[in-house]
Amino acid sequence: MSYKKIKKTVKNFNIEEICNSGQCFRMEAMENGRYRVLAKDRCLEIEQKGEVCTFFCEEADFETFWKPYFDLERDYALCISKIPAEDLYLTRAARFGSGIRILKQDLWEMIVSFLISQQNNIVRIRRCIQNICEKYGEERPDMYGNTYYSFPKPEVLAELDEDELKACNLGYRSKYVVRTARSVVTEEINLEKVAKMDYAAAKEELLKLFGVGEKVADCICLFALHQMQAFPVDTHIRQALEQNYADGFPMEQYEGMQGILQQYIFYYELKGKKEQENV
DNA sequence: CCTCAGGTCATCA
DNA sequence: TGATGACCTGAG
Repeated sequence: MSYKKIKKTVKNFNIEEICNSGQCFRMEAMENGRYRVLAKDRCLEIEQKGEVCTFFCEEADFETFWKPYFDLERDYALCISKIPAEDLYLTRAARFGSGIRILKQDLWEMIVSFLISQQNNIVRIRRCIQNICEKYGEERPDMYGNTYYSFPKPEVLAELDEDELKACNLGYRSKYVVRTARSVVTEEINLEKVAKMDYAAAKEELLKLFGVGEKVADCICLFALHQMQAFPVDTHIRQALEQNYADGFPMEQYEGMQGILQQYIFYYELKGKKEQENV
């Protein structure tokens, strides 16, 4: 398998933080220190040394797929600079996760991933998705000739029995995924149209899917549609806001970047607090 | 044996 | 509109 090394210097990019920020469930650290990313039917390896990242892929793939995927064109430092210094909590959270990027992932993949995410922990979410890919995805060779699996298309999952995905450890979420796959295949919900809608319209459409509620719809809007206004509120975020913003979070101050802040807060609550305890 | 994990749905007032 | 319980599963 031939491949190229594409070197880029990128600020506010930390592949480890991205990997651990809980928005992508098919990214992992390899033994040699590189990271492997599976997205849709693709596979990419990344190596990072300081601000220099090496992407192992074809030039055309990098420009059309991976550059938007990692949101490389956006100035995250500019976003962080809009946080007022008086807001100690947000300043700290943004500093802790300053290498996070909002990934632009595949719409169908995010729908399934966040259907599975509800009342679930990240380790098990990853395993569920890996199980589904291995069972229903297609085999592909990576750059060493080893096999990885693509994310199964809606047509494949729509054929299944409602409880069939319990075999992949989905539990009660199995019927959410299968019924949603059917809605997509019949174009009751047309994903190509959803992808072109604005935030409000896209969210309203996604909420029609069985198993998609407020929080999951916002995750899909943020991580697939790149709607930066989306601010998914889960248990961690709710708790963090209650603790640090008694008068309410000043959402209006951060027009068009709420989703980025949500990720800083989420990642800080998930990883930052533990790190403090260990010190 | 409990409780919890990136919630949502059905049901009832 | 808002509150309440059920729901798969496995790790701690």
